[in-house]
Amino acid sequence: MGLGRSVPHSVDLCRMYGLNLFIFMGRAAPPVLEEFGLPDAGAESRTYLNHALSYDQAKRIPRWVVEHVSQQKTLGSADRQHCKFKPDPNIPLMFSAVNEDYLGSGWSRGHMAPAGDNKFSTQAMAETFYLSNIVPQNYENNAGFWNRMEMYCRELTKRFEDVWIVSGPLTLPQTDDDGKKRVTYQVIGKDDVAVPSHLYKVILARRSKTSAEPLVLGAFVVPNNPISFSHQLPEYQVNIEDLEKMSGLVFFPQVDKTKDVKNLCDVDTCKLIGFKEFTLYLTGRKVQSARTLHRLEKAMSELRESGVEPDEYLMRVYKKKEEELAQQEPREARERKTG
DNA sequence: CGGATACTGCTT
DNA sequence: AAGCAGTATCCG
Repeated sequence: MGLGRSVPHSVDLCRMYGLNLFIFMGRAAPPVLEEFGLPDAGAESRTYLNHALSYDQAKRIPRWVVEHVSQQKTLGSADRQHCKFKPDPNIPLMFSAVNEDYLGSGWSRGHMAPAGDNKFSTQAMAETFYLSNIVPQNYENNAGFWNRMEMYCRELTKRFEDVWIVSGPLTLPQTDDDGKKRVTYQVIGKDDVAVPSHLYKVILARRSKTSAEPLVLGAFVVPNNPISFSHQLPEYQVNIEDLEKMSGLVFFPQVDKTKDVKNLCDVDTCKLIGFKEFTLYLTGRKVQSARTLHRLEKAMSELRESGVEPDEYLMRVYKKKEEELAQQEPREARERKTG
């Protein structure tokens, strides 16, 4: 009787008032609002061997990149010299940055999930070179302060079995001369890749799987500029809530940050390696990679000019490399003559 | 460790 | 001639 006529009638009412309820013959059907689909910003998150990220298709940079680091993962023979920056094959090319956007732009390609956290796996390291994991970063910041922050995170794995790190870019408001606040940022390349004003890192550390000790958390916001050795890491620490307001993200949502957590810089050092240590480390890397006696001696003379005294370890690798090259270079000279 | 650039040799 | 991959060299 009435049912047969009343159902189409209520459907008409739903349409008339734009209601999102559409029930017919007991089955849900798509409302007309979504008849042609909702706008699609791409995958909410993407997962790789040792990191996951959310990609901003408008800015051509990630919103956030999360990784898990343990001491084991930082050990191994994966080598960044055999890696190449390239567009992420999983992201449509029309929304992807390409190398040409960065080259000659005045900005370096800065990893969010670092290559050095993935020494355990050639594939995991190679995936960190996808441009979905890269933002335009100041050269000196990348090679200096940010690099030392990444070293500190790896050092944390000596004292904490598990470390989770979220890294990403920020485009923060600045107050202009007229007193008004604006968000402005440079864009580079034909794809208009956004240059962030700041970078953030959120570090969550767990002593061990069985430990009753609370989790340890620290959040840091660093300007995308050169930062000298006179600045210390705690200068850049922020409340996690403040960073969440800046970024629009909730970090580690399963953690009750008001109760279950201690401040990283209270529990651990939050101390980056200093100028002497850093210079010794870089010299050690250069000595080990030297291919000629000339480069070897140059690395050592640069160290001397910096005023840093070589330590025992550096002298040992230097002597070893010197013997190796002294053995090899005369032989090559002979081969050039006879060949 | 973090990066860039130049050169070679091969293919299209 | 232009483009690509791999190698070599360089800097902080």
